[in-house]
Amino acid sequence: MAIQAHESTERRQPDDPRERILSAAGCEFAERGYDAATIRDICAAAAVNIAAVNYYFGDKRRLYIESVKHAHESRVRQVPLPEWDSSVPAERRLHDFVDNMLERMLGLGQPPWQVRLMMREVLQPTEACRELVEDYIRPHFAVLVAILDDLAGGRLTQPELRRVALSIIGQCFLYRAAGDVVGMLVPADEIERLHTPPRLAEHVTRYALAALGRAAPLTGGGAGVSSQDVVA
Amino acid sequence: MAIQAHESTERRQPDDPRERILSAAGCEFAERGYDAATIRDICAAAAVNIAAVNYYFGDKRRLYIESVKHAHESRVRQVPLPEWDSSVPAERRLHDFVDNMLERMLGLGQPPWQVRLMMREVLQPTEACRELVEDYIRPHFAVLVAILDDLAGGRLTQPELRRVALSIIGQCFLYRAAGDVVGMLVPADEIERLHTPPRLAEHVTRYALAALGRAAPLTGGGAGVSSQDVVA
DNA sequence: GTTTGATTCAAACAGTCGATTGAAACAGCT
DNA sequence: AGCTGTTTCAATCGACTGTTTGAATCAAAC
Repeated sequence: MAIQAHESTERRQPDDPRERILSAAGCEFAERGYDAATIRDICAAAAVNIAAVNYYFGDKRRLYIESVKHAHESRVRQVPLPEWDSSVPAERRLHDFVDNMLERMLGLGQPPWQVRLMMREVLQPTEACRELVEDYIRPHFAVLVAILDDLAGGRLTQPELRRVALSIIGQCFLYRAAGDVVGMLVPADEIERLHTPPRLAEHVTRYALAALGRAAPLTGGGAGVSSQDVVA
Repeated sequence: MAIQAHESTERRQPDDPRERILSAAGCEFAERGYDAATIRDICAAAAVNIAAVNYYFGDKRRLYIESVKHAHESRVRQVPLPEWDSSVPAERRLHDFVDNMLERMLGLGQPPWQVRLMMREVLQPTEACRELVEDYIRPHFAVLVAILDDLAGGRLTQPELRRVALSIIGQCFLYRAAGDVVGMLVPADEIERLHTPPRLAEHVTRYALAALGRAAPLTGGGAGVSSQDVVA
């Protein structure tokens, strides 16, 4: 099982100016969005002259598109799709998948800029989005759908599986996209104790397994919501 | 049961210049975000001179905060919290709540600017967010938690209920916040048939009821995922 | 050393933006 | 009508932005 090998540091400064600009731009766009990120800031961070953007990329828009492309391509390269030994039960696979997704979205302080930039693009799609979907998102989606198909024992149609998959993704996505609001809604001590990737993964997985009849309902008929049994 | 009385038109042009600016600003901010929305465009749309923003609001930032405040206050005024007769089963209440949330987020062409602006604020919180949460979001959240508490028969703790509520909200939220990407992932005919508010409400509700042991699992033990039985 | 294309640079450009200003116009009151 | 506060206006300001420009510098090849 290959999961989340090693996250590269936020932004190593490449030698090549073009790469340096891409990296700096990725960070700025991830942090501030397209409109608020400025060429001057990007060039300062990349230690290049402002004309370099025109020279290497043509214009700001092109630079943005290339940054998004660079982000998902490097993610695909560095972080392969999760794979499991054939003996690993589907329950476990689902848990791992969800855990991995939550770690990526919420993990350790702050996700790398590539992930943050992709999230922005998902929320406000540009022409860069289609390729991001095909190159990065769809393969992950297919893995999740396959796991759910196993869990459902072939009893759900593809459309049904896709909707269940989207339900799972939606649950994880909320904490990332609206995390500040969640933080205002829920008591702080509860955020600290229960809103960590592992704990949320537990909940999201258990919710799914219960809904699919692969675990007892959340309300009982077993050890309760916090039980580790289903994934042990 | 009071649900979604009548949605006001997108933007009636008020008489009072201050109201006209607020309304125009709300639309612009909702459509383009804070950075890309300009005072000049707002003033043109409101048929006022550009100095009016300084006169009535002080600066752009203040105008934004007031727009968000105006949005949630008018929503609270116009669209009261859902209420049900005490004889209405919790299953039905949950379905209605989810349906209502999805209609608001995805409904008929395009939600009113107030909803769109609030969504933006949720995704990129400013100092306006806390009041939005307290005035608008929290009351709705409390309704949902209460419904879930009924469904769970008092067997889940408050933290557990809140997590289930967030799971439901996350599912609805995804279609709004990342609808374009969902549209790229899922076949077009499936989007058309199954990704309407009523159909999605059905799915989200059924998923929750199954997870809570208040309906058969999605995989069977009854009529299947598309059944209307649980809400009939 | 010369040539050629690539790369980098400082300065400049044109446009846009939020904010300001002093005056004009308006509205209400005496 | 005069006074006073409110509202609106056109012009302007200063800062910022993406983009361009012509020249200087660099690097590789001969």
